[in-house]
Amino acid sequence: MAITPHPTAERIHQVARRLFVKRSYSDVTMDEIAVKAQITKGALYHHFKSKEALYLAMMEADLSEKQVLFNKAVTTGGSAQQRLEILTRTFLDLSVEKKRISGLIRRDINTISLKARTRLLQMYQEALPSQVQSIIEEGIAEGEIRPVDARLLSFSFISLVEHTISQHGTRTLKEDDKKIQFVIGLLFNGIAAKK
Amino acid sequence: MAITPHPTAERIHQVARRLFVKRSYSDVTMDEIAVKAQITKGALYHHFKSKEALYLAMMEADLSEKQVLFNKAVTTGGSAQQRLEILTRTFLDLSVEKKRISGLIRRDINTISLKARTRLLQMYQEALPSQVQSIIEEGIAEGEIRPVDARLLSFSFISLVEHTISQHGTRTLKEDDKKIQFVIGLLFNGIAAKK
DNA sequence: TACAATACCGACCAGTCGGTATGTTATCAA
DNA sequence: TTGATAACATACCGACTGGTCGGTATTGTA
Repeated sequence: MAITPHPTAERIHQVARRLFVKRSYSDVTMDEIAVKAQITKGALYHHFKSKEALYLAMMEADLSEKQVLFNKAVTTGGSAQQRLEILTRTFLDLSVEKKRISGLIRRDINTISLKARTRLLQMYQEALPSQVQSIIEEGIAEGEIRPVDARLLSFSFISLVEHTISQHGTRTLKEDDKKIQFVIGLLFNGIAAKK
Repeated sequence: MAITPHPTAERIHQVARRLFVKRSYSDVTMDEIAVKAQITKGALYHHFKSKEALYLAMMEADLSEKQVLFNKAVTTGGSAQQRLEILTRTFLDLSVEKKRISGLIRRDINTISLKARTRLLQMYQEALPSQVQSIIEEGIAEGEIRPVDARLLSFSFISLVEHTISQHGTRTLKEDDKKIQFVIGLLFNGIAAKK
């Protein structure tokens, strides 16, 4: 399933991703996915047994991909700050859709079934927050970062980064370098004027 | 409309708010709103000409209330940091629902019509971001805050605060005081260890 | 009391959506 | 060549949803 799942299933994933990023789970219809993927509903339901199964498969494919990708940044040497910069850059280098997809979880989490929800949150946790968290924890251990709740901070940092890719963020900070600078600068030094 | 709009309309607002906070715009049905508000669909449509009109009215009532509320914090004297603390506390003192409601805008913004969207964003802007922004700008002018993009930062700060009221945030920081300390500390001083 | 406006009821409608039943065609091993 | 299976297509179903409409109850007022 992970390696060359199926050309059609792959295309369905792409289409679904594009649509789910733009509109909420309930607002995206299976008919539209089928049409945009240039297949019929029968074919669509041949590959995925339900709408939720499709949503989940798409998300899981994306998250496991991200986990691998981000893990490279985490296991690189260097200071915590340097590694967070690399991680952020890796994230910002993704396509617009792939950048936005992770944010969907918060949006749609109440729509899907409890089982799917638990599973999805766990995958998300492993793909993003826990990787940021481990960098922060090591930074604290090294004395680079002052003792804070690493878990909470990792979520805060992620929501900060996710915000810079929003309309408002992109309008102000056009280049990725500026975004990284803004987000890392805020995280490490805050905004207080130096005395 | 602002003062005692109508007992029934008021009750509808309450019910709608509770439901819209939990589930997305499309997932909340007019039938359910009617049942929960203990009226019929006919009565519901007597008070609001459409689902979108109801959503909009509810949001606008909430945002204009918030604008007034937060404005008090802004016009208080004191340093930028003190005023941001007060503003944050004012926000955290709200009921769970009222705290969450502002975040809905980002979630549902693509669901509603363009006209409603523009209007809603403008009201949100005036109620929250622009008030934070003006505090930051004055802080910069006073030399308390180093020169940054006040607009972008205000959005970042809001998403930070909104994050502390999420499940993850509340699990770690139980008391509001801790939340304020976390969020303001991060904003002003960052996480870097003091040299 | 008369009359009109407001508030409310509940049956109904047209359209939509996830999902299914039932086919038809392509693929490929034996 | 055959026949089983995967990969699609088509037609359809039933539950649900936003919205409508004719009518009734209640309230304000002249």
